[in-house]
Amino acid sequence: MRIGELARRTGVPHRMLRYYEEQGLIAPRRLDNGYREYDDHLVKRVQKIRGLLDSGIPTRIIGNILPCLGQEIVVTDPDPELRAMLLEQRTKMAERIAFLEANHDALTRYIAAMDGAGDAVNGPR
DNA sequence: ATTCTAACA
DNA sequence: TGTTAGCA
Repeated sequence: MRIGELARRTGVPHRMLRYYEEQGLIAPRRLDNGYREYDDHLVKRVQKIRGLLDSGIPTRIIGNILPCLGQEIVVTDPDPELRAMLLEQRTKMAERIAFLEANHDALTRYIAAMDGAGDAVNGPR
């Protein structure tokens, strides 16, 4: 498929798909006319990239761990620097999870308050 | 119509 | 990221 279809199927703007390519995250083949040709399996790959990006992980690190995603993680050369970066990213991720949970709880309480508010005056909805 | 590269905001 | 320009 070409970039337009991949963009539709992944929800990622074609502008970003070209950017991922610049960052070495995906490597589509080229047609004779120079158009990028993406294999079907790249759909999942792009979705994984998006997930990582949405988790706040920089493309530079994604490039290193992407090949392991969803597969048996077999590391032959344990890179201490990469390990340190992943440790840092995991910490940041934990912080964001905590932040989201706090807001999730806040919404839960607010919604509960909304559901109870009308009962006394206007009756249940 | 769709994609391509490059570049600017 | 969005958008624009000039091609193919």
